[in-house]
Amino acid sequence: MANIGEIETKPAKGTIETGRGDGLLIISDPVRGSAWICAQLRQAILEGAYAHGEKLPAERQLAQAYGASRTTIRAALGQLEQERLLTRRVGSGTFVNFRAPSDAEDIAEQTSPVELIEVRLAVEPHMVRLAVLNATARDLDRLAEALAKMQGGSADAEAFTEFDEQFHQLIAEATRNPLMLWLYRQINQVRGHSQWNEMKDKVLTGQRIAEYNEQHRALFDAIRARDVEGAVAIVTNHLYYARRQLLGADAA
Amino acid sequence: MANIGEIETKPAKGTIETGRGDGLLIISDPVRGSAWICAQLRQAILEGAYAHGEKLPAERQLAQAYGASRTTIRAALGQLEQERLLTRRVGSGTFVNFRAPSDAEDIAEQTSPVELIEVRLAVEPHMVRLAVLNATARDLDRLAEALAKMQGGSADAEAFTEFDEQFHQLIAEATRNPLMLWLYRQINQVRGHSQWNEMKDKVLTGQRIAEYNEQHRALFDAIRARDVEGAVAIVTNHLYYARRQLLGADAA
DNA sequence: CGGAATAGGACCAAACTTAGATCATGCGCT
DNA sequence: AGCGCATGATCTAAGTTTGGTCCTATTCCG
Repeated sequence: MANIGEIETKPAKGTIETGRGDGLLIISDPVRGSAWICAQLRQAILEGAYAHGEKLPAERQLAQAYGASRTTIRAALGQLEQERLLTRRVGSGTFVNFRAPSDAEDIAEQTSPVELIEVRLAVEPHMVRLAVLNATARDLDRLAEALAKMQGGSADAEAFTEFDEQFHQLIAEATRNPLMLWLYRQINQVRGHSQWNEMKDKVLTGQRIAEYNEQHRALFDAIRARDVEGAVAIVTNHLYYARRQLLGADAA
Repeated sequence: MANIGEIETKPAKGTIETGRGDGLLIISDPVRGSAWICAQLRQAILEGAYAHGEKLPAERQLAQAYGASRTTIRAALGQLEQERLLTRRVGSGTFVNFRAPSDAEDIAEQTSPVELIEVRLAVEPHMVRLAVLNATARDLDRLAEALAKMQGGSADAEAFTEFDEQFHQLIAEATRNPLMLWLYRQINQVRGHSQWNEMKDKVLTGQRIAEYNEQHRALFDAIRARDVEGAVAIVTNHLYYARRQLLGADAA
């Protein structure tokens, strides 16, 4: 909770030191104005100084705190509102609309298993398409290896989940698209923290593990055969299948 | 020039300190001149001492700080402006137009514009599908508002890019899926750092901006009409269209 | 000498800031 | 429900800052 009295005007931005040894040093007052105030508030929000949904001081109070006019404050707040970092409600106040991605655990806690599947349903079909088009022989080898381990390994839910994550991540790697891989790693991270884990044992019976393995096998065959639409169809069905069972488990 | 008047005869190696209480302090080498000042500022910018978009001190302040006339400062700034390192706006100030590569995230540097489009092509169609299914009336209002601003606003590449990002992020919000929103924010962040920015002006001609606006309009109409497949088709074409132009620009 | 760079102004128009007043809305209290 | 108060939204008028432009004098250097 940032109190009005202690709004900090950090001078850090003003010190500029050239790397050269000739001793030039400029210390300048940060240029104050709506842009500067906007930057200050943005940083505070992004750093998590304000919690999501927390109310900011009123405009008239901010104006006094920053020693600026209300118009200037409103310009800064308006900018932040456009950036969708703030929400303003007449009669109520100005509220933070940004959840600090503290550990990525936050986002995991807010995400239900079904929502996770929805996101995977968005990403993975096209991801598989890219993988089919761009996979190298080495990618295929690694996929085959993972698949062999998956089928040869134990059939408990824990081990299967791990293999499953690895398998899909290998597909992400096979896209040869660094952003795609990064994105899927993020999703996988959420997956690890998701409440999914708590219902895993209920959903992942031995029979279903076998079914999933079959689907993985089919997916791999399609990728190796460079069958784009076949692979896409398999992964889509794979995820719909998983979602259906999740909804079933929800209902149960 | 009152304080520096004594450096007429160049001191061999000594530095002269000109201190002022009103905000600027400079310890400067007596070797001045527009070229030297220009080099100093260029180095500061390239080193990332000023963030992208940050406001430089006003010309009159710089003149005082460097102990030079405004004419000289303007010569230096003019050079940097020609180098596209600065942007100047009457009534506002002089702003840095260079994104230091140091503060860019690894992933953003490794990602080409085409790869970015590929990822968006993976995420956005299903994202739109979810948005159509889950958007609240309030979401639609906000989309309409953004759209109106986009069409009423100026048609330069910079403004359009900003509105475009906001528009797609609003769609992400409309999915009511926190993970989806988080994911899209990550993508948007990469988008800001991508080399896309460097070819933006080349790709985003006035006519194409108008075309994109039309597509946005059509997309919004489909979402409002809850036309799932129509909306998905529009966004898919929208992205394929963008990718085609990107590849064209690459070839050119 | 003559040209180039710099210094030091004056003035302009655009953009921003200030300081108000007034309005509309939402919240809490009675 | 009604009332009072706090809050954001909007508008106005005047003042301030800022880059853009033009001018003249001075300094430096070949």
